[in-house]
Amino acid sequence: MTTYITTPIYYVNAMPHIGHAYTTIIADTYSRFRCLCGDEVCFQTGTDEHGEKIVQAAEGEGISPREYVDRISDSFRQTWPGLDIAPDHFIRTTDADHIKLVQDILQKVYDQGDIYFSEYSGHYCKGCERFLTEKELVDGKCPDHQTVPEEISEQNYFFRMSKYQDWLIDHIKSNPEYITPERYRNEVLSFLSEPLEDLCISRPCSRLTWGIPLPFDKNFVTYVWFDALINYLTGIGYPNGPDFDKHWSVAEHVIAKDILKPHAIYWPTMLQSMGVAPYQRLHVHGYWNVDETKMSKSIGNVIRPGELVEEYGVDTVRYFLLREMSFGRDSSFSTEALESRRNSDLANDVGNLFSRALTMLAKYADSIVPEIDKATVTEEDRVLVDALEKMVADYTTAMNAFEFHKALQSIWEVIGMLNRFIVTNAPWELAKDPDQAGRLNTVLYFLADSLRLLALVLRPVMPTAADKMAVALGQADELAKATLEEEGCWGRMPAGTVLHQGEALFPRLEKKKKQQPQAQTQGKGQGKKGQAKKKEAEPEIDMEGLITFEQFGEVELRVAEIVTAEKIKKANKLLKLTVKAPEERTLVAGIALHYSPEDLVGKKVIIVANLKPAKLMGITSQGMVLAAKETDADGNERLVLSTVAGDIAPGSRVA
RNA sequence: GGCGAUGUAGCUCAGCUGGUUAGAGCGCACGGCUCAUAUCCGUGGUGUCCGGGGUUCAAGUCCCUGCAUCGCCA
Repeated sequence: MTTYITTPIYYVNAMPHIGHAYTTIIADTYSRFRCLCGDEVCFQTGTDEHGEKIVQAAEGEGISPREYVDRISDSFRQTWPGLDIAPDHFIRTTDADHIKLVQDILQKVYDQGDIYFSEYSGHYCKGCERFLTEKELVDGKCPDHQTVPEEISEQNYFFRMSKYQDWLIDHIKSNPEYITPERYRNEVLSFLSEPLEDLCISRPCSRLTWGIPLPFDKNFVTYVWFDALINYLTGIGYPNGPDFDKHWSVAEHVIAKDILKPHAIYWPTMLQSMGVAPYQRLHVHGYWNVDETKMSKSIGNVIRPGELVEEYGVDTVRYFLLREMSFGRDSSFSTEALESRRNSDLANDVGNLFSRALTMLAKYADSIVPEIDKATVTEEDRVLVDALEKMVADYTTAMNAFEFHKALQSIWEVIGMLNRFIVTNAPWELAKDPDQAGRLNTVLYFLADSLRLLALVLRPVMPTAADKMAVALGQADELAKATLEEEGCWGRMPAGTVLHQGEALFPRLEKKKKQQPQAQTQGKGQGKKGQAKKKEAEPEIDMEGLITFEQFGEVELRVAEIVTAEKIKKANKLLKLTVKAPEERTLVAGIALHYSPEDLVGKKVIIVANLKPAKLMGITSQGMVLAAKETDADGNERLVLSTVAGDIAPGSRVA
C-alpha cells in the first residue's frame, strides 16, 4: 500500500505559527501512522511564494522578492525538524520544475478551450489583492484595510470552472468521504447549490510581475491559486514520473478551514479539466483560538511553535495539539490546558506507569523480562489482553479517520487499566512470598509487553518519547521498524530482553510562576523542588483574606495610554478604548457615565494586563482599567480613574 | 437576510438509529497503597441535558418555536 499526504504550501508573508504547526503535525502523524501500517509513504509540505503581498513585504524590508521568499521559506523548512516533523518532500512554487509544470498545464487547459479572455471592471483593494463587490464596501472603503479601493478596468484570463459544477456536485455526493468532516462537505455542497462563477486566473504584468508568466500571453502572470494548487502534482512527478500514478491515486490533503473553497472547488475542477482524477480525501480542520480570542498579529497573541517546544518539549506539544482538538472543530489554546495535559496525562498517567513498571522489573527481575508462568495466568489477565488488542483496533480506525483525539483516548483507557492492574496485583506483595514467584513473573511480563505496545502506538504521535520508551524496553531497533500488523498484538516481547530504565519520560512541571520579578530569577528545573518544600514547610499562620507576594505577582498591572475612546451603542455604561501598553489592545470599560470619550484620549491609566479576555457587547476586552469608586450618602456614585503620578512610558509594569 | 453547526456537571467534552437511577477526563473532598515522577487506586456530590410548546407508554435523543454563540453565503 501507498500513502500520499500533503499539507497546504504556506504563504510566506508571515512566520510559522501554531496553526501552521498543527496542520503539519497532523500530516506528519498520519504519515508516521501509515508507515506503522507498513505503507510506503510520501509526505509533502512546502511554501507558496508568488503574489503581490510578497513583493510589498520584500519592498518593506528593502530586499528583492527572491531574497525575501528564500528567507521565509527557509524559516518554515527549519521549523519542522524541531517539531519532529519529517516531510519527504519540501516544495516551493518558485522551483523551476514547478514553474514549468504550471505553464504546461495552463497551455494544455488553454488549448482545449477551458481558459478564455475577458474584460471587467470593479473596485480593487490592494491589501486584499482582489476586487471587492459593492456590497462589501463600507463607506466606500475596504472594511479590512480602511482604504478606498481603486477603480480598475481590467482584462484577464478566466478558467471555465462553471463547466464542471454539475460533475463536482455529483462527485461529492457519491463519495461521502471526499470531504471530511461532514460539516465542511455540507458547506461545500451548499455553496455549490448556487451557480458557480468562472475563476480569474491571471494578473496583468503591469500590476504584478512576481508570478509565473502565462505561456500563451506574456503580458500576464498566473494568479495565486492556479499556481499554488498544482504543487500537489509537481511534488510527485506529474505527468511522467515513474511513481506518479501510485501516489496520486491515494492523494490526501490536509487543510485548515480557511482554504476550503480553493481545495474543494477550484482544485477538483482544475483536475477534471486537465484530465487528472480527483484526489481521494480532503481533511479539513478548525482554528486554534488563543485564550478564547482569535489568534492575530494585531492582538499580539500569536503562538510560536518554537517557543512552545523550548519550554515544554516536542512530545508534549504534539500530544497536546492532537489530543485537545477534536479534528474539524475549533479549539482554544492555553498554556494552562497544555500544562494540565502534560502533568495529568503524560507525567502522572503514562510517564509514571513506565517509571513504576520498569522499577519493579529492575527490583524483582533484575531488569530482564521474565517468562510467563502459564499456570498462574488469570481471567483478569485475559481481560487485559483483550482490552489491549481492542485498543490497537480502535486506535487504527480512529487514526485512519483523522480522529486523533479518539485514538489517544483509547490509548489512555488502557493506560488507566494498567495502573489498576498494578494495584490489584501488587507485585511488591508477591515479591515477599517465594511461593508466588511464578505469578510475579507473569505479572511483570504482562507489564513489559503492555509497555511495548504503548511505545508502538505512541510512536506516530510522539516520536522522540517513543524512542526513549523503546530504548528503555530494550527494543530500540525492533520498534523502529515495527508494523502494527506484525508487532501490534499481544505477547511479542521476547522473554530475556534486557531493560534499561532511563530518565523520567515526562517530568512533572512545577506550577508556573508568571513573569517573576528579576530578583527571584532562579535556574530552571533542578533544585527548585527542594526550595518549594522549604517554603511549604513554613508554618502557615491563619491569615484569612491576605494574599502572598507570589499571588500578587500573578496580577500584571501596566501603565496604558488611551489612544482612542468611543461609546458603545446600546450600552450606557460602557466605552470601547484602544490603549497602548505598549502593544495596542482593545478594552471595554464601564466608565461611560463618568467620563466622556474625548476627555480620555492621551490619559495614562493603569490596567490589568493579564486578565482573561471577555466579550462585552460583542467586543472582546483584553484587560480592565482600574478606577476608584465612592458612593455618597444619597447613593450617588463617583468614579475616578487610577493613573500614575509622573510621566512614564506606556507598557511600564506597575508593581 | 438565507443556509448550517453548536448550546449536557465548576472546566473541556462523550452520548449512534428515542427506552431502566444522564456519562468520561480535569478540578474539588475524603479514604487506601507504597512499586512509582507528592505519583497510583477507591469513594463522593452537584446537572431546570439553553428556554417554551408538541409527538410518544417513554425524549438529552424526534417535530415546531424562541434565545445565544459560531461558520458559510448574500
